Amino acid sequence: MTADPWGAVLDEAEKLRKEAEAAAGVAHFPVPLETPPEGWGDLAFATFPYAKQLRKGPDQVAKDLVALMPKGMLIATSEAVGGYVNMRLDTVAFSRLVLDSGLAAGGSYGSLPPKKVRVLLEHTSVNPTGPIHIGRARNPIIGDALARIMRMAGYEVSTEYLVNDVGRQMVLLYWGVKNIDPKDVPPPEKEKEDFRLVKYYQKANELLEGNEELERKIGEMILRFESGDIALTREIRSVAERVLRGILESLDRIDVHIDSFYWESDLIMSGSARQVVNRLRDKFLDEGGALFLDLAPYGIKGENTRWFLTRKDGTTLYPTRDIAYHLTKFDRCDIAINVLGEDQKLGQQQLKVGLQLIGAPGVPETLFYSFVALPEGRMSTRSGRVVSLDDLADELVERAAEEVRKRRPELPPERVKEIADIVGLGALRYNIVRLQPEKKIVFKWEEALNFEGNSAPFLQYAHARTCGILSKAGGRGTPDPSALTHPSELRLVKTLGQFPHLISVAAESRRPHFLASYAYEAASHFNIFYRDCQVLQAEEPLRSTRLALVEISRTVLGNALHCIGLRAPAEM
RNA sequence: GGACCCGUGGCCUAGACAGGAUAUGGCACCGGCUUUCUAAGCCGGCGAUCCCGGGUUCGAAUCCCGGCGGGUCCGCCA
Repeated sequence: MTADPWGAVLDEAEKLRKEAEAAAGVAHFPVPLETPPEGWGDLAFATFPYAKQLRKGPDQVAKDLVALMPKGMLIATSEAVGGYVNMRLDTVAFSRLVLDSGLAAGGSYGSLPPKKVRVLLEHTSVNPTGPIHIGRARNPIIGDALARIMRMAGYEVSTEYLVNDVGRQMVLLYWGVKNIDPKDVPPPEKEKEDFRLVKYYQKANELLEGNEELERKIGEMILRFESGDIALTREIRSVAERVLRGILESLDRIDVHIDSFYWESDLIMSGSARQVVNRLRDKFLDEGGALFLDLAPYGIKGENTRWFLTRKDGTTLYPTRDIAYHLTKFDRCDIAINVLGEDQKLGQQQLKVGLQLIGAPGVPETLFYSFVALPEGRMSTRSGRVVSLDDLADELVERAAEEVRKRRPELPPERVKEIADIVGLGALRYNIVRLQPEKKIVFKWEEALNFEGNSAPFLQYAHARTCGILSKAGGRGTPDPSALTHPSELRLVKTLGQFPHLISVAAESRRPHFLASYAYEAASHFNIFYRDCQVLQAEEPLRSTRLALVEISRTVLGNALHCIGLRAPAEM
């Protein structure tokens, strides 16, 4: 038994290949193991790379290697086909391994052993000036999924939100809240602090247009604030807190919970930003009091490669505070990961240079995502051209409720609401987490509201089906792996056996969308099994064996859904 | 001017980092499947110059070079 059946298969395949290579007197080639097309076996590798060295045709090499390849515990046979070695699993041995592993692990199947590696994962960190919109919502959705996946892979993960309560945008918001008459701002779209306060921010931006006196006033406040005026900092921070509360409510609704918050203003008040300046001062150039470094020698290119640490008045700039912030991270973790919009790429490069110059113990890993735009262009809080996370969530839940009512007219309204929440909010997350982060998304309502095919409800429905069978099943006997012979059940066994391996791959590569693809495949294979293989009416020992497969399917689908941030309903 | 990312059927998308067998799915469209564990399902059909042009290679969606198109960035903002 093992925590990772597919990993065991891969290890054995490598071992058998090496043994065949050694027997043939061939140097090892790291030809990747691949999955051959359906019907050609379970694992394969190409022999073209060997052909040249051996001065033989690839097909002959494949035949030679096959002839010399021993039989394994899990891999029963291999055959040479047109320059490939195709290996086939011993289906009974592999089914036994998957059943044993899955049943022994129970609900924790897929969880890998603890690694004793602390990960500090910074995500979201949106400016608290207004409601979070779907352009930025990609950040918590990807970040939280990565946190969940890495936890399942055995890492000690803590998530953190850097609250940018410093800077012009915050001062402007504060000024607006303090000075604009409530009668002069339009009513908020929702009764939430973030929606209420953003109106003052937008109005303040509007008033600032061409208003030099206000411009000057704001400038003064920024200076006071950033020079460490504690009273002002507290006031601004309290406004930021009010907006943040609204943002966190939105995040809570989609099951994103952040472990800790770091307030940027603390870096000023504690003097840690100042210390960064002192430690870097002699490496930087001074221009009228402003410290800067030319980053051109560090491989950074562009119109202007000068990177400023301080203003000429001596106040620190954001990158300086970010260095200070990251220094605190390495006291608290072994791996720091930042999930950021692609607009932060240069900034992160600069940050890494800064951290190296100051002798930091490490640099953060970065996971960048492209923005979600509307068909009419980029979203902007300042202009109000946004679709808020809350709007999208409301719409999806409402649509999901219609669907549930249509399909399950007998359900009481409370139950409809519960399922609609699970489905609608799941759709929100799935539509983002399933895509490669680096691809930009143009948000379209008709696509977001689709509940069929490759969609959240598809995955959740498969899970609900497993629960439906299990709730009707009663007990079961001991499973017998040799009872499993139908191609659809063998395919399901293989997919279920790959789950722990997928957790590992998605965690190590920091690619949450791998797990979304896997979850879809697992759901799809379960649905095919469901069509082809009757469970409850089957004869023993097939019934008990299939029932065990359904149990493991429920765990795999439930855990896979959990990892990408979707809830797994028992009925829909 | 420069840097980074993206470009796959009408639309969306996997595969690209580790080059390999007839390029993965979904939406839409057409046609089928429910006396049997929930049809948000399943099966079949239609549909692709993998942006373009060179190069490397036995072999390129994948690697390299050059274009084109889109996104992002190059502030004593954050």
